[in-house]
Amino acid sequence: MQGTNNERDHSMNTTTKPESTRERILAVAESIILNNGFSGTSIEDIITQAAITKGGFFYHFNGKRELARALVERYLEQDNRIFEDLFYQADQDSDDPLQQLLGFLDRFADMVENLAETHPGCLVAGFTYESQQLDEEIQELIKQGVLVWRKLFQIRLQRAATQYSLVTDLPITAVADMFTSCVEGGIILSRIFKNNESLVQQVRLYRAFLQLAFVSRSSAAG
Amino acid sequence: MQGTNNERDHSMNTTTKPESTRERILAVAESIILNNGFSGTSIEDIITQAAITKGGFFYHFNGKRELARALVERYLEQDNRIFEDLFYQADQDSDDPLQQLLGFLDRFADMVENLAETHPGCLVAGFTYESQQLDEEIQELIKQGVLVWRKLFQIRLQRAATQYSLVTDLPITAVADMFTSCVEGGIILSRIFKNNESLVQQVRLYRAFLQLAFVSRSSAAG
DNA sequence: GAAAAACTGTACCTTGAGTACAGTTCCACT
DNA sequence: AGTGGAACTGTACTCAAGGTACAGTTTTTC
Repeated sequence: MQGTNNERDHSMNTTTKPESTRERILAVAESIILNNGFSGTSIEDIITQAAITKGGFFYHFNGKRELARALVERYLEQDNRIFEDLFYQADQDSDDPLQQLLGFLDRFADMVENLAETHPGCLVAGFTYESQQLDEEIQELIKQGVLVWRKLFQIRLQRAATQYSLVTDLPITAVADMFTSCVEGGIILSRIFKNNESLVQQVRLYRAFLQLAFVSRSSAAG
Repeated sequence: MQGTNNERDHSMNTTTKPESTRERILAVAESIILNNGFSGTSIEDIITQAAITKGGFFYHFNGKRELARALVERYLEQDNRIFEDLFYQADQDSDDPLQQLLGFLDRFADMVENLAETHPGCLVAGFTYESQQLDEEIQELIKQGVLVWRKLFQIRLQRAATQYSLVTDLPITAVADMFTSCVEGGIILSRIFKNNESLVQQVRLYRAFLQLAFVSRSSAAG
């Protein structure tokens, strides 16, 4: 499973506070790239905002390609950490698998609603619209990342389907992907309208859909 | 309303076949930009594929900015034409406003399903992830474009709501936006998985949601 | 206190994006 | 049957950015 990298160390250690520069570069780069696109972001932009020199940048990354790869990895790890955390919280509230899903979505929507600024955007979506600029390896990373999100939901949807009837002919993987879809779509709307409301609403609409689509076995009708 | 520019002429005439070069530039540019991003697409790329010289390009567009603006306008016009056409077709089948909506979604999903290649992507979404590279005017164009899509659905959802009960507390504008959201999200998934299935499924899931959310007035329960 | 890591600073090369404009061809109109 | 304008071509210039190279400096670690 992704998202658990505590025991692993890619040339880093958590005893002191290493990587602060590398991490700062990544954070700054992600922020700029989400607003300007990958090609629209120059290394110059990044090192200026990260308060580092070009030499320093190339000490950490062997060029823009490697930066992109590191950004995707970091993004997916952070994302999975958030999802696992929210699911962990939701699991405390109820033993019902459907309620756990709904609880997760409630927390996720609340989290977005309480953001001080507009949601920064999703690196995966941004890179998808510049896929030709990135190498195969990164596209594969992104694909695997989205499949992890699918699996995260698929497992829980299947669990819910043991207790409730799912009234749709569409595959459960599509229902799982609908979370990603609503979030990506909601982010785009939120960025266009410059507030988080749209994203929050789309997540809550997905929640509403699940609530409607899962009916108790007794009242199930094909 | 958008999409009707037949009577107007920005220095062009439909008697001969003018603008073929301009149109070719726009078509080629859109195609490249959807894969490489706006910043990732050079004028050189465009003129090479459009079989024109740099001078020829600058004869038609006063630079990359103006190209971007023309692309968004063209994209929104094309899109609205398709939507209006599909809604017109769906309106022939039924007088029930909900069935008309569902019919539209069926046709839209079928249309995507029958595409020979993966859906090319949405310019609006692509530009949203490079918004800082574009001027305010284009961002406003995009916003207005999305609002047109919203209105297109909002009107029909409200019409349906007169005959059925809509079982959600969320605003009808959000339910209208959910179409855009599902399509944008679906496109991203389809691009990542390199097939149209995901987009088709997301549109059909939106259809399923509407079908579940609109219940006949007799069986309505707060 | 020596060595390795984590940088800074500078200088340079190359590509290509974007701009500008002068010149050329094509065609419509009279 | 030639003039005027639209639709280009060709060329040339500028400047930013990506990337390279490397020598020197500071900071950390053993």
